[in-house]
Amino acid sequence: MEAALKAMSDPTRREILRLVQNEEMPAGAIASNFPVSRPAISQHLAVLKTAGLIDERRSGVKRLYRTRVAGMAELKAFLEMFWDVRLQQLKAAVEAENEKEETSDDDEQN
Amino acid sequence: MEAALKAMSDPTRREILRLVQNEEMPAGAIASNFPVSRPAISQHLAVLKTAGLIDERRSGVKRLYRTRVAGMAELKAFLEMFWDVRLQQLKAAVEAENEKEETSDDDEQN
DNA sequence: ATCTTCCGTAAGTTGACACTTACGTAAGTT
DNA sequence: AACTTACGTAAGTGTCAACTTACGGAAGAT
Repeated sequence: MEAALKAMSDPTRREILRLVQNEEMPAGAIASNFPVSRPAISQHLAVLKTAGLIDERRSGVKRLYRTRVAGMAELKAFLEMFWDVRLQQLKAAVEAENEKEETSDDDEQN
Repeated sequence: MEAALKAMSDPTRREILRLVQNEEMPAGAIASNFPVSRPAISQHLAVLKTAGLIDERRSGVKRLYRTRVAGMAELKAFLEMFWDVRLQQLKAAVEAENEKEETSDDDEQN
């Protein structure tokens, strides 16, 4: 997850993700969309793959890449949780208040 | 936006964001939650502030920090747009198909 | 078997970044 | 005015990450 967020923080990798979001693309075709060298893109692809954000499939001499939907979903879920922490903490604060006020209560179900 | 994503990619800064999400906290109190030095946290706070993810308010000798809701909302919106690109591109592809097939059509309303 | 295509990996360089220890400064205290 | 508190900023260091060129290796074509 850490890896996924770091991968997303690079603009080139974000652009790669958008490129391969709908269709499988060979590494060379991906690289041709960028001003940097082909090996540089190859390294970016490795980072994205390690982060679980893309899938790699070999077809003959080519290697086809495509966004890994599950990985994106996991990242999205993580961020949703992150945004929601505010609500969770508010809830926890309220519960703490209740415990302080009603000290005689002995129900411990959350 | 670029800055916000990069800021979020650091675990210490994410933890800071969670700390100040509900309540204003002075820099020192924030720093006391981490194993690194106080200046290090101060620098993280500067990064977060530049990224528009936190607000700073001076109260006497203290500086109070708190998550900037608008900044988080912008980041969230950006990511929502990012996830949705797939749908947008599919739509664009379909429209391109239509244009190729029905070349005699002259309605240009989207 | 050789050649070409398509691509990853190795090695080295440069710049960014997280961290440290000084130091500076502004606001309250005595 | 001197002192303390609560910080940010400067300067220096080590590490990591993005990039380059050079090389290697596997799959298909001749």
